[in-house]
Amino acid sequence: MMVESASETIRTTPSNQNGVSSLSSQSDGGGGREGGSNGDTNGEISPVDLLHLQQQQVWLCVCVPVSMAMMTPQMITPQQMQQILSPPQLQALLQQQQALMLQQVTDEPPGSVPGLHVWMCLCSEVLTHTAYQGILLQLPVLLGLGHPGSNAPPIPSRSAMGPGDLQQLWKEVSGVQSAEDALKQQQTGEGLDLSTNSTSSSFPKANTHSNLHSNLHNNLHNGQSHHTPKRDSHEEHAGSHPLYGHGECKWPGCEALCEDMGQFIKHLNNEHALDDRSTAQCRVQMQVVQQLEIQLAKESERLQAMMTHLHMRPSEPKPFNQPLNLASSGSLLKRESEAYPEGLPHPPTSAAAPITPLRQGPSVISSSSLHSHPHGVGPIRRRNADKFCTPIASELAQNCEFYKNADVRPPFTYASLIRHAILEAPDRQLTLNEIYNWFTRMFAYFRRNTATWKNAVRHNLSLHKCFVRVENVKGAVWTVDEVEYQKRRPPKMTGSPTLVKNMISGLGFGSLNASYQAALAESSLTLLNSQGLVNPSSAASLNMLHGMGHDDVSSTVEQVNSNGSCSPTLSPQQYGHQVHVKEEPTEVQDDSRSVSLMATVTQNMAMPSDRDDHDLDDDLPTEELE
DNA sequence: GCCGGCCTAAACAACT
DNA sequence: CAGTTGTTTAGGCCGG
Repeated sequence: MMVESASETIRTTPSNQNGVSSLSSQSDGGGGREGGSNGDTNGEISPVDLLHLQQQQVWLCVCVPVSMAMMTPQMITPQQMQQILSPPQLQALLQQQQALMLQQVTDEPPGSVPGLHVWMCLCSEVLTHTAYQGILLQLPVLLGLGHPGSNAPPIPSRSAMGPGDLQQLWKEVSGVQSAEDALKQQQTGEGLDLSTNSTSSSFPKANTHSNLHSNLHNNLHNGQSHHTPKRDSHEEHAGSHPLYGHGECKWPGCEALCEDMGQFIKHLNNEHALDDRSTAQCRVQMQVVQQLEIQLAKESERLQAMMTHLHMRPSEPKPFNQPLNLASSGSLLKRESEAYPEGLPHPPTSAAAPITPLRQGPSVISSSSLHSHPHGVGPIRRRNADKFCTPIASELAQNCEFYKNADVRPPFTYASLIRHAILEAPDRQLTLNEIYNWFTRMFAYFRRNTATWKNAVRHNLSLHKCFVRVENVKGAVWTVDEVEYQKRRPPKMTGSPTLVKNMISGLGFGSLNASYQAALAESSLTLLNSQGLVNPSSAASLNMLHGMGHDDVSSTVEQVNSNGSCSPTLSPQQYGHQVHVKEEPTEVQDDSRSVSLMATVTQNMAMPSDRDDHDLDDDLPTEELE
């Protein structure tokens, strides 16, 4: 695969360069990418500049791992990055990037703060309801309240708060820092002056929640340091305490002056010991955080809508929520990474296609339009998938949230996705519309561009013999003929050492272009607290290493459990009303397979229940998502 | 270069 | 009549 990766690198470099050039062409106006964040951030800065800056920062951030991998940044495409890193890994990387971004921001002149603002927007961007969960855990950190697990400085009590209250609250509590404080922080390197007003005004589109934003920014003065590796590693360096800063106690409403850490500790133990009052303050703080979360979620939704709206303008600069085409363009499934050994780094999830930098036209983006080069980067080739034998169930289970929230093209073929959707259904049968809904529910990517992928879905259903149309009383449903499906994909992979080696080589980091990064940042935020970098080894990995190459867990399980006979999807009982079948289905029911599948799937994720499906069907009509 | 897999696009028919 | 569903064909890219 190394060789293959190299060839892909070469092959896709032009595309990547396209993407990069589009970025640099925009950012060069502001000083050029190499200028980093410092070169063009003085004075007034527009949202566009902010974005560019952020992109540049992101770019710079990724260069580090790239160099670690002894590779030239320019030679790594975003798609390759995705190949190399699994979403959890990307997520971890993003964490680093965010930290770096924040740190970079600290180097910017007071008042410029663009990076942070952009970052905040990214935070907001990803706060869809599904993403909400992930951010919750991070919120305290985001707000500068310390690590979730650490001693978060409590804030005075507020039972119910509006934005105005929040602002006041922040002033009272986390101490909206005075200019002097900010300056002090700047000097000490501990914080930065994210001058609230200038920051908010620099992003007028978001001023609907400027209060909150301002407050967030203010608190990020404190909190941003939590994101920096420096802070992580020196969290408790001498003289540092989450509740102590600039010579005073930061316990809400306290502000007692303490000359040194010793004095502070003493003060802390005396004044803020474990008593009813402190406990109550902590409770209040929890409520505060909760309120903020709610508020943040709301505002984020609004921001999302705003950005989506602004997104539609063709001439608009690249927004943050670019469709993240990790698997790339026509590459929906550039690599059916349907079976990463979970204990190993994910192989390239997709081959290379640049992230489509620009969204063409209005809300609906045709897949082809997503790519600077319509076919330049083909779809994931199945053979790649075969090579990696990535179980879609496993991958989805692990990165469920990622795909739900990130506008990432899933690295699976339509066929495998459809199959998975159907097998995931309680009866292992779905109507076309249910399949649509599954797609939109599971993948943010499919919430756009519906005409294209729906057509593709229908095309695949009709084309592949493995999909069997069954008419019952309720109408037509689609099922999977596993026999045909497996025929379609003869397992060739037999756990070759090369594969394993290649998998490990996936540890190498690639580079991301800015849009990719932005999207990554966007999506990763929701994942920051949801997954580990590397999943423990699993049956999938074992199977993988033992050459049980199948494209998903269910397949693997099937092999194990069905005594050699592939379990058919249909049973006479199940399809008693069947009137028409495109192709004769096998009539054996193998429940063990589905059970195993379910077990596998639910192992790592909350299995979307049937109820969820229906709910979603009700709440999330496909077209509504357009 | 050929072949097969995959994706996208489009045309068309049948059905609702 | 419009929209949905299903089928089919064509063209292109990519990997083997």
